[in-house]
Amino acid sequence: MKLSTRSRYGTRLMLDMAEHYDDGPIHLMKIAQRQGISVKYLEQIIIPLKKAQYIKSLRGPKGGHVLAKPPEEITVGEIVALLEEGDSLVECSQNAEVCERSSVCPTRQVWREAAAAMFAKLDSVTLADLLNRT
Amino acid sequence: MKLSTRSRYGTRLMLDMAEHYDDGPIHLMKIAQRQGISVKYLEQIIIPLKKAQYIKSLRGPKGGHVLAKPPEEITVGEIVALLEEGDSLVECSQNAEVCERSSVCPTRQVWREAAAAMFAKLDSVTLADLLNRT
DNA sequence: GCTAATGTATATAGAAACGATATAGAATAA
DNA sequence: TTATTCTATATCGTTTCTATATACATTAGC
Repeated sequence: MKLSTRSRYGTRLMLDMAEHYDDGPIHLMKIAQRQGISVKYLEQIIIPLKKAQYIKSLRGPKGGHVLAKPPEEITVGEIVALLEEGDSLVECSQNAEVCERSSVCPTRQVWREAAAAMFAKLDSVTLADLLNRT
Repeated sequence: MKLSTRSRYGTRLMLDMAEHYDDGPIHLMKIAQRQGISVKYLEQIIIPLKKAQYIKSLRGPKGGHVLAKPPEEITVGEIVALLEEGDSLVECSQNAEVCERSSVCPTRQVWREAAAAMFAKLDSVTLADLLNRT
């Protein structure tokens, strides 16, 4: 039930970009160095973030990546839900059909409530909030 | 970030035992059949639950397993924390030394808050509550 | 005491996910 | 045109997950 490095690294990636929001396009290489994460791995993690339009990219010399929205408008919950593929703790929350017991399972509801509590907290924190904390 | 089958099966195991709390020692085999889970796998999952004194067992003929406490006194949060090895979402919540950035990491605090919100919900639900819901 | 019924312990193993790296290609500013 | 940067795919070793198998220990009931 631990968070994967995908969402943890992804959040740090986004936070690093938020920190340099006004500096124009940033090289992934720079972020990788600052955060101590492999560039190659970040290149994978950034893909869904770009698809979901959280990040815009420019190729070529002077290229790089920029947040598509100001840090105030991006929550940690969004990032985690994106990179963990959904905001649930169990598969059957989203797809009831993966388990025949879904309709009568008393535990299923608890997992949904727990996930909701968790994401309510995560959704209440923006990248800007995180920056202000430091 | 999904819950493992350990905590999910473990919770169903405990709930099944709660349901038959007054029937004396229950065979794992029975629970396995009712819940559609392999006996051998349940035998593994039950070990930490016994060590943590949630379950008492009797060997030999007429043996079986019983809850060591009434269902009102066992929360889902306890079971999950036990079987997921801790009530945190990231390793560094418990052991700061696994990451040199722990002391200054702005995301670490968020993961702690999210885990706290999640377990507050899980801790508020007892096995008895779950039984009453059905 | 024996014996059958039950739980206990340990080892093994296939499958899937995780974490990371490598290679080749496409776009573009200068 | 070229150097720089992002993009797309493939690969790969490790770990964790899930499950099964085998051998052993305990004990109620005869």
